[in-house]
Amino acid sequence: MRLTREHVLAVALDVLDEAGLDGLTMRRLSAALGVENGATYWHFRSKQELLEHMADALLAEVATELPADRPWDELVPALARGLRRALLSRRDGARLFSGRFFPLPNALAYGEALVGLLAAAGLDPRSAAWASDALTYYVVAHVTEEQLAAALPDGGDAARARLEAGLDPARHPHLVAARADLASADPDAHFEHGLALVLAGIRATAPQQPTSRAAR
Amino acid sequence: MRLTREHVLAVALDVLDEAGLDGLTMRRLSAALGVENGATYWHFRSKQELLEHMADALLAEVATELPADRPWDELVPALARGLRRALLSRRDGARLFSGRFFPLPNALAYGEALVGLLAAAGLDPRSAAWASDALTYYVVAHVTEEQLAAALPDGGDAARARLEAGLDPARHPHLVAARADLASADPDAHFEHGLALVLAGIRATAPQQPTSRAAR
DNA sequence: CCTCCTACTTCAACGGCGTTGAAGTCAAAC
DNA sequence: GTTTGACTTCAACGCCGTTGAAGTAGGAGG
Repeated sequence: MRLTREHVLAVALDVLDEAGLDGLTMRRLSAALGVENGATYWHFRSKQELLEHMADALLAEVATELPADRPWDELVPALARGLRRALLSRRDGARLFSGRFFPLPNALAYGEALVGLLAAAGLDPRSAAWASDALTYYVVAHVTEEQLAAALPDGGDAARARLEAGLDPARHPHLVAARADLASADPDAHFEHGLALVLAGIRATAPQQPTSRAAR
Repeated sequence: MRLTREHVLAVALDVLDEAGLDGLTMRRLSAALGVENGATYWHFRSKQELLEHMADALLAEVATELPADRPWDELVPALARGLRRALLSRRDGARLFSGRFFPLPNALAYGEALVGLLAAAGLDPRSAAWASDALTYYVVAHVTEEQLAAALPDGGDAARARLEAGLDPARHPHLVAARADLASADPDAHFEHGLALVLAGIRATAPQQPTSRAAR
């Protein structure tokens, strides 16, 4: 059976789950497809292009699963949570995004939805675009860290021990006081805390308008 | 002359500037050191370890150059700007950090300073740690994007054209309206906007306390 | 002065990587 | 039936991170 671009993409995402981003090589992907190495290159000009389309595939439903007719400060966090869910859906999903620029359909739909919501909140185009950036940065960076922690060997014991060894109570009193929350055991709460923080920041820079009840 | 760990580190940072993170290979570093490939491995067990120490080296003076006796909501943005400056000081400096965990001295000093300032602002240890994360995420992600844009071929013309081609005024009205600010020509203003946003968010989650004049 | 030991370096190799291009195959279109 | 273009194979290029055995040199101890 001949390959399809879609089939290659789907198998690539499965290989990502099995092998992680570092283990995803063109040869391994080709092997999973039951095909010689070169064949994959007929469907994707380069690994870079493949990765971009994989990233976009992750975003497939993020922008479309939003309820309607709710205030922006309910929909914006819903969109952020949807993005987090999408990134978490595959191993190393967040790292697929960092430092990558791909104006592909789903990524554009996500951006459009977010900037649109912020515009509806009364932000001018520039503020909406930049607030959208800040929020997206936060989500991607948080999930990157989250998945990094999840991928550590030993369940992270070695990394935790290394941190403890580096901490000096005399020089790092505050880090020591907060060390239980640095390597957080509750990623959901951690995420929500930062999300609320960024939202409060957006609210503070939005025009005064009588915000919905969700505002504090 | 024999190599020193410090000398290897210094030359590695120079190679980073010349070749970028992707072009920084152990062989190229060894060549720049005037030494065979294996010698470098005597000083750093692995490339991973080298990269961690390079990242920490970038942070050398971030936490120490803070003025004293100023309100937290002046010092926190100063620290964030210092981090940005440090990351910008070397090509791909921000990418050196993404998805890397290294409890080395300068990184710890930075974290301690930031969490300490937030604790002084009245945040409990958990909130301080998590707010610190959110702020650091923002700075690193922003500079990552900033350096990504700076490294594009054509000065980014091709990428801009690709974005324009992907944008459909009918489906992406808000992105089209904001497209001049998406690929921002003024990274400083862009950074400051997001920084103010995150700060406002921190202020909103901090206890009421009579904030300093800098608070709006 | 000589020996020895440790710190440091060389050298050669391993297996794997992304990418390329020429040559082959095979199904649909004419 | 032949042609054509989509698709695949195959072999190779020049890189990469890492390893380990063998060499060298320079200072410490005799």
